[in-house]
Amino acid sequence: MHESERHRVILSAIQSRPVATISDLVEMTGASQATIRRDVASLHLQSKLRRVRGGAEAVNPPSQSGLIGRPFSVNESINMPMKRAIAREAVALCEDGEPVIINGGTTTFQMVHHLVARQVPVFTNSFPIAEHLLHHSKSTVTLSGGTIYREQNIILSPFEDEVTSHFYARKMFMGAHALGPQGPMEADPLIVQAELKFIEQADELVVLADSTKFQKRSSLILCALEKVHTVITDRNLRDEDRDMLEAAGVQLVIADTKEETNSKSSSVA
Amino acid sequence: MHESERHRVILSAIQSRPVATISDLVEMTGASQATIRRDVASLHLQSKLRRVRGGAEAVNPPSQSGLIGRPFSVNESINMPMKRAIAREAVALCEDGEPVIINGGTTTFQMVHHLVARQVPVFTNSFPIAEHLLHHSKSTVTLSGGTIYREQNIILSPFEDEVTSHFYARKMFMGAHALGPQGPMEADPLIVQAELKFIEQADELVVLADSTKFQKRSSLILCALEKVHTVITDRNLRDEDRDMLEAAGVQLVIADTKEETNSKSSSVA
DNA sequence: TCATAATCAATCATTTTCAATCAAAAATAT
DNA sequence: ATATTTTTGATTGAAAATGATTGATTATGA
Repeated sequence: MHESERHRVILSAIQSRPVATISDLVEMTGASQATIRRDVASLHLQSKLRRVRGGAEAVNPPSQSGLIGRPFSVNESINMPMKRAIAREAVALCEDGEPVIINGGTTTFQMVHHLVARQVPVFTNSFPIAEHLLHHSKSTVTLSGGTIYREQNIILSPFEDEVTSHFYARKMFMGAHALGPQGPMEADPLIVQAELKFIEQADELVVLADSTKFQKRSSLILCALEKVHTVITDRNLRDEDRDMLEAAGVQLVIADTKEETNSKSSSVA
Repeated sequence: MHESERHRVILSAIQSRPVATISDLVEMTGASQATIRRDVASLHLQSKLRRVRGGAEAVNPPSQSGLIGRPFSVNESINMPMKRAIAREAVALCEDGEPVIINGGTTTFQMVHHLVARQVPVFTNSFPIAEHLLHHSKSTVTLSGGTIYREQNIILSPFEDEVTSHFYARKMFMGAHALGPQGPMEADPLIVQAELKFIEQADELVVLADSTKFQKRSSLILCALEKVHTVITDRNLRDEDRDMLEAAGVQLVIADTKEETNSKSSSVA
């Protein structure tokens, strides 16, 4: 990866998180620590970012750009490393040039950090995802039409959307509020409406769900568990939940928070 | 392969990837490294691309110019006060709570500054307008679906958009590249396609065009001048152009660059 | 406080990229 | 057809970037 490209990735990374560590950036760019340090120092001199111990942060105070754009509240920051690891595995499933559908959500948003280093056409109903990719990548971004719901940060329309129905992708990525034997579940009817529109447009449904989602339950079942092609979760997955996925013939990918070896995915079905 | 042909290949290559290395271009063109370096240096001097270590990238790399959100190049900045004044008059035509359609463009973008203080539901195909309103206002924002065209900063789709066709507004605001007796004209077919989709969804077509637009001409006529309900321009409007608008039964609003009183509009027809 | 771990800065060897030069090839003009 | 100009390709040494290593500095926890 070349210098200008790394700089793009770095500037992208610090947009949506408090600080990006050197290790994070090393992982995203594939460059060495020394190079990343030089890059950060260089960008610091250009006032493109602020250099702090441990990594880099955005130069503008976080209170600036308001609530939208850096979506969702700060209490999520505990699960963030986990979500990021899961998102990393999700992007690892993408192939350059092959379009994907990404449903809006806190976990799927984390995919953008790894997508900026790639060339993957994205179709999404998430305004923050589109915004980030538009600013920090060169990928083609396609949006579904409709009204922007500020709280959920997604674009929704009561009408059939010809743009959506003409878009095809091999893979669709979505989060889930809960994941049980009945399938992925959501708490918000708006989210369900958005996801149902997308599911038909892709061959493989990939669900990003950290292990805590297996304990939760919600009132709205999105679809049968068998419809899910792949689930990406973390090491804390209980054996019984693993069995449940296996019984439903769901591919399983375990994301590791720390390691960066590429072969830590294990298929179960 | 000849020089001009190589240049085309090079310029094309940097559109579809973050950065094209010298080796990439050597492989594509079959020319030698030295030649490619000369080509890149030449194109760099013409500002057709940006030369970076290792290769070349597009002049407007996503993170660099930040052109998205602050749309369009700087040469427009001379007319900015004028455009702002015209945009102010446009927003003055809006009524709180009554939805409007705003087509993307440099002039219409200026409307956002006055819209943030209002409560006007907005339907637009402009990503920057949606972005700004989402961040700085509480208004409802609805987007048309489609792919985001970075250069024009608009969202476009080849398909009929149910979201668009279900949206109604009393007023639609649009810019124009030129304005003559034949009607508003555009230079970019993409803009025409976008505007035609919107025109049918509103009762009154409001065109924002500073007085210089009356001298220009373009190849693509958008619609008949009689279809235009209102034109907002500036004090430098020539009498003959005023007569032309009057003959077509177009309402005329003159924006003043300095004043801020709300009642300096004069209807002519 | 001390010990341990993490982060940083500096150095050096290696690799990659650049620029300058010159000869060959192609195009153009005489 | 010959000469002249322009363009191209290869070679070379210089410059820059990178990655690994080392030791110093700073943070963290016992």
